Amino acid sequence: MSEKILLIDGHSILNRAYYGLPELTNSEGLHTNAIYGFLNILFKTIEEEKPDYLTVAFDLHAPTFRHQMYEAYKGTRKPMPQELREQVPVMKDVLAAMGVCMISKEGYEADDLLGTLAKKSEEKGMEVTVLSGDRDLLQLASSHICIRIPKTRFGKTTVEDYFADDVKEKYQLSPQQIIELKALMGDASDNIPGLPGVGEKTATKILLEYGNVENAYAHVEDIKPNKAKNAFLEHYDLAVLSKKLAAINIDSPVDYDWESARIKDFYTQEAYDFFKELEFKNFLSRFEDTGAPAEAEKSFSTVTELDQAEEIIGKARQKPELGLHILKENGVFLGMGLSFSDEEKVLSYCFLPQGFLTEAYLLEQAQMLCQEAAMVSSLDVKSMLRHMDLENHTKMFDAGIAAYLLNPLKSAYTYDDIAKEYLGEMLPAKEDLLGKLNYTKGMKDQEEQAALSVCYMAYVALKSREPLKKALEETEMLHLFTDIEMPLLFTLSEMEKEGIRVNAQALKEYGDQLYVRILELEKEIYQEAGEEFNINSPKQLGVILFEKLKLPGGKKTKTGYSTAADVLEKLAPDHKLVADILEYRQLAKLKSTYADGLAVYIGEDERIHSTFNQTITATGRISSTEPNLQNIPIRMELGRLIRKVFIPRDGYVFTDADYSQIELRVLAHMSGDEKLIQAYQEAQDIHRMTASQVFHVPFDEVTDLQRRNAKAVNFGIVYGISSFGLSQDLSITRKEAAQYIENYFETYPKIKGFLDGLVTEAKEKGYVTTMFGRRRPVPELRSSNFMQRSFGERVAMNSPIQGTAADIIKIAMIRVGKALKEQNLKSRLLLQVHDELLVETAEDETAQVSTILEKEMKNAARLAVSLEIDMHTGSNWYEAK
DNA sequence: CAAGTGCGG
DNA sequence: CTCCGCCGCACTTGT
Repeated sequence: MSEKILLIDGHSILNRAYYGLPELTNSEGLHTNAIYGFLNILFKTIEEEKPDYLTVAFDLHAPTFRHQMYEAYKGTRKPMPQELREQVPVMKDVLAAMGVCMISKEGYEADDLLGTLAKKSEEKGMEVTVLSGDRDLLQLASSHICIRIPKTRFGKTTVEDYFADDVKEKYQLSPQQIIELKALMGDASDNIPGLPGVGEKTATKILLEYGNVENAYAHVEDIKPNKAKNAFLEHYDLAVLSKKLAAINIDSPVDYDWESARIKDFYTQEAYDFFKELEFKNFLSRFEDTGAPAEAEKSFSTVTELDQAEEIIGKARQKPELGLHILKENGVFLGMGLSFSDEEKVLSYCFLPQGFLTEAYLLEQAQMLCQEAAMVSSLDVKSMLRHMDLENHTKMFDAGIAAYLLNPLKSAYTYDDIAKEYLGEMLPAKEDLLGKLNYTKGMKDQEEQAALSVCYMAYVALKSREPLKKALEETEMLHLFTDIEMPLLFTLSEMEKEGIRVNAQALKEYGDQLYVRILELEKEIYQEAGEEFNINSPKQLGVILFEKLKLPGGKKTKTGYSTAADVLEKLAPDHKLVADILEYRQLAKLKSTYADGLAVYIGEDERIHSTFNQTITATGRISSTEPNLQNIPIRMELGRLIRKVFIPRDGYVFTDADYSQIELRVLAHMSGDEKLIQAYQEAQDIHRMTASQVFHVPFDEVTDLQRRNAKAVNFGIVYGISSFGLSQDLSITRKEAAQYIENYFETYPKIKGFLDGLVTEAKEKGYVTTMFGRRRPVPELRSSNFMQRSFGERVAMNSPIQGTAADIIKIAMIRVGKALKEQNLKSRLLLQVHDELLVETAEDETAQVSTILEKEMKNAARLAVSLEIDMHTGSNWYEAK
């Protein structure tokens, strides 16, 4: 059997992969989608073809012989987007690390090198496969040379194979005639001219009749479509030139040694390191023994018998350090993972609640282990605390939070991700083990796999602690982790367990009242519109408003008309229908999300227990889910009324304290701008003060409009201002907005320098930091896309401010929680809403609670300006604001 | 599952 | 000139 060679058109395949795959970056922000796609196609082709030799050809930047023939020739020198260009050198490095033979030659394109090698290999009796995204290469096809063209459609890659016969079948032309075809019809991407008015159809017809360009010209008078005939007469020289440009040089002067192209083992240590850096998880699993760091022997077992469990837990009690995971899904306990080191081995167990091995027993043992061990690591300590009471904060290590601090942009911190990143181990993810099954179903149908997954969680928690801690030290975030995030976790856990009392009866009545009005509005709307339709469907609504009734508004979204409130508000004064729709929307929102939405979360204890997530946001804020209690209405009175259903337990009141403009105060401090600092020291009303200074009017003569504008500018500055955004906000021209901003920066001269400095820092380091060292990477700043880059700039300006404010209130929460306990108060922290804390306060403790809130919130950080709070008490959340 | 919309800071 | 201000979560429709 003859030997096989695989030849690859490097740039062409990279291009295909780049445009065929969604954007992909590693944690450093390096784009990797083209490299990923290239390797995917490479591996797939090699598996299918099993070639003996492999060579990848690349173009060089230097002009080629074609440029000398024809000035306007573009060839492959099309401009490449930055996101693709940065991947080319990395791709070459990766291939070099894999020991892949690469070739390029000044003055020649990759096509020419491929053509030359293809023909020479064919002469040596080899079977040749040429992989390219470019159909030009079809001219090389023969009975031994196959051109493979990968096509990406709907995310799936299919490959078309062309031997000479296939070319003929598809194009009715011989491979040779593909050159003629291109000469006649031209090629816009290479800037090869071709004949005007001659497309693929006509060109093919002419070639079928006359064979080639020269012969066609010899019979030019017979050429059928008159347009083509004239084009021939006028531009024959062009067609001849194009033919020369289109023809691949199959006799390029290359030094090539087939032996150096023989395929060796790709999976070298070097390649492994590259794949790891690029975070190509799928490919890493191709490395078997090579490269992977030596791993301690590990054993995983499932435990279902009580005596067995007692023995293992007894052994675990002797160990200084444990990995632990408690698996609950939908409130049902499914198992417990436990991991520890034992004589050079790592033992991991999954305990399943069966027979005598009960949930109660296992949770009790878990609590005991946590109290006794010197160190317990878990991927999610807070979820574990739901089932036990623990005091000592210092010996717990939350690997999920550590991983979050190290890269807050990830959407999840799963055991396989952490293992890959911090242990260099490729573990099967939950999805690999259970597919789409959840753990509840997995434990039923795939118990072994599900149990293994639980073992891995405990295992990774145990083993990743050291590397995570080291990474936190290196990034100077250990303090943030140890002194803020870890203690906060306990505070948040207590808040979740505490929950907040809700008057279900009142909530139901509120919803019923809304519904009465909703039905009224619905009727009126149908009448005004002249037909019934689904008001909740933006699509149907758009048709009614902008097509049937022909209201001005036009298109805005990619799918059709925008019916968003800011659009409808402009129409509402003139059209009762639109005004009614806006009211309907408002009520429907309140009913579905709040009245009905909250009701389902009220527990047996009359309380709602939200979940506070600590590892979600890019900036360091916490988020609240199931339900979200951080977006309860307040701005509109009707919505605000909902707060009356949030009530304290009997004998208690609510104390609510919120920071006054914490972000602007953080800005004043971080920028060090004396004028802004001074403004805060002098004035109670910072927006009026800003207006006075920006618009050069005395403080007492500031108009309401001026104050409102100044307020918008203050907000804008914090958000990473742009004249466009501000102009939208204030309904003014961009020019005016730009003027406001300029005035602002003149008034507070250090602000601009500070914000610019943040962007510069982000560009240099790749991330920005808060006052407490929290990091946020800003990979968008490397993008060649203007919008992406601008986004990166705004993020660089906003994140340190929002993040520092988040750090401060976290500190306050920890201290408030601690003070309540130390003073043996019954009062408890219930909610945090970004700059606000809500405390359920025993009636006889109101004075102490106020003192604690005031003291701990104001002193949470020492800034150049004071931190001020507004505080209220009330018998429900409405009255406490 | 994405898109549109709207609630909060 | 680019035409977006930042950070979230939940509900509804429609493919």
